[in-house]
Amino acid sequence: MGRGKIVIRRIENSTSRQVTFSKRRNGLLKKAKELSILCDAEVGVIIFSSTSKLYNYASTSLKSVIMRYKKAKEAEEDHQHNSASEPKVFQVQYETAMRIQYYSKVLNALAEGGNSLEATTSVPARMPKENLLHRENLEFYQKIELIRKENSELKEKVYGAMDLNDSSINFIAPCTISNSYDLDGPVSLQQSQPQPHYDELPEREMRLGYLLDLLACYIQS
Amino acid sequence: MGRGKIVIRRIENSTSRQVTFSKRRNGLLKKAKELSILCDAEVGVIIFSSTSKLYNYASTSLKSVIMRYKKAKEAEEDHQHNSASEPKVFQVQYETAMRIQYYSKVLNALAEGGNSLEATTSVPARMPKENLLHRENLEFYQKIELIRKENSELKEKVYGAMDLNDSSINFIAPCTISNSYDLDGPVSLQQSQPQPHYDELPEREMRLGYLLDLLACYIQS
DNA sequence: AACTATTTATAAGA
DNA sequence: TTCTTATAAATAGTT
Repeated sequence: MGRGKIVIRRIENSTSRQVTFSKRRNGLLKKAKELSILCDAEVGVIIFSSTSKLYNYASTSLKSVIMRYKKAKEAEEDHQHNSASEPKVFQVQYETAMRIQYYSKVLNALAEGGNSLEATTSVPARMPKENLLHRENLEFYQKIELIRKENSELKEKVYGAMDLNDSSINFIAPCTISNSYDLDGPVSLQQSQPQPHYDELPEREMRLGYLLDLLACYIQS
Repeated sequence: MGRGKIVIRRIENSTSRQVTFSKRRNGLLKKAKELSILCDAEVGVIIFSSTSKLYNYASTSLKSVIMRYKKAKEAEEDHQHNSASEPKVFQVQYETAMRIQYYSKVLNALAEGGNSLEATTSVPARMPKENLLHRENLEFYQKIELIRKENSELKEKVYGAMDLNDSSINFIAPCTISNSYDLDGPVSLQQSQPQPHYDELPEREMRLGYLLDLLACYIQS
């Protein structure tokens, strides 16, 4: 598709090879993107130029694509050899990539003013109901409770009187962050805080902002 | 390049999506092969159909391409690490809406396979370098440290001996979550953990996944 | 699966 | 390099 027909063999002229590489590389990446969008496929492309420069594209992320590829390969081999089961990690990574795609849509909807998620199409396969932060906070809290009790008991021994309400230290309420989102986590360990109201939104917005930053840091790392 | 022009968006009709997938998949693989031959490049393409069927091409072998990709990525990251030195900016007041818009783009780029953020246009005016979770964790940790000290002192009084390394309670490392993303937070209060490596990614991915869930819950609340 | 009318990619030239 | 443009190639819609 050009001024003249060419045969597919290594271009000997270094300059025109370089030029052709640049053009066709862009073409390939574009086609890969189009394929993934048009056909709802997960696509990954990795290109090393003859000078070893890396170019790549992935509809989700290359990590995800590579993981999924390895998983598929393993499954294939497993099928042939009927051997051991593959680690779960690939699956997790794949699902994460899917969810990135999903939340991308969610955020888009949000950014464009829709506050319902109906607009977005496909929901990720699994919507985990628990999350690490929450669990971490819970563990944190439980350990604090332990040491706090211990502390009180020690104080009792030392000062001879139990002072329940002392605590020069005011604990931050545990799970403060999860309070507003944990819809169906484990049974709450303590006093529940009121659901956020409309006039409390700035606080919520701020937290959302921080969350987004966190996310960005993750993505950039 | 067909009877009519099309827009690049998911083909809703399942049958024609399938047909287009078949045609364009072949086209992509052919182009990949041509590029590698014409320009002496190492090329790898991985495609998963919407029904999760795997198609792939590699000028050498996918194993080789993936290895080379990982190596190149590692080298790239090392290079960045050596030259990174960003200014610290702590920002409490900012525009959540703007960042939602921004991260929407970031996520979109991610979802559509750009794994560089360059693809996205406008960076939010201010990119906060610290975040609430992190601060919360820090505060948490500081308070724990306080009560822990108090506890030790009390124990000393009670049992007559200071035991620094006792603690039947093993604290979770503070900022465990921020460890992998907090690039320039406050000076770490304790032992730093190693940066995640490529083969440790599942952990990171998992956390990212949880983060996304958290985010979704926020958005839905 | 074929068949084209068109669009798209790109080889060569500027 | 980047832009033009004639032409080859890919492919959308049709059969």
